[in-house]
Amino acid sequence: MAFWLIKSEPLAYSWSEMIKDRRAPWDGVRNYQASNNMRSMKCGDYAFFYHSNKGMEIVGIVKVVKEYYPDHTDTSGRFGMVDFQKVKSVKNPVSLKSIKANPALSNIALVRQSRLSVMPIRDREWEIILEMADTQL
DNA sequence: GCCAACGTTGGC
DNA sequence: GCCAACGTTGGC
Repeated sequence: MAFWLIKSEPLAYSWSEMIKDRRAPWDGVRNYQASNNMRSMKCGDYAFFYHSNKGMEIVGIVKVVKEYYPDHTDTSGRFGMVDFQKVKSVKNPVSLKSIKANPALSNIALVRQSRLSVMPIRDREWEIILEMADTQL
């Protein structure tokens, strides 16, 4: 099983909307690296749900429930998407600030590649962040 | 609101 | 195939 992190601007699609919808297709990604990361996702993989711009913190956990398929909102046919299902809110949201302050997380893509919206998370990083979030899967 | 980082586009 | 111009993301 693999772990990921997905970003969403709360003004565009917030965690509270994700909770309400329970399940959401992750359309609208128009970046090859992000799209390729989604292509690698398997059903059952987990992802942190991160609020970019406003909030700048990990607020929840989702899991992949449908693997990569074409993004119908992309008329060029180049990009795909997966479907996520809400798993749970984290007990303590983990801020970008606290992630940056943790030396064990200094290689995380969230820090190194700030514009990437879908990224892999290493097993160890996943565990550390879960601990910071005071949350268990 | 600014700007750094980075991706894309299009002229040559 | 290079690179200037331009657009977008997202932290600050």
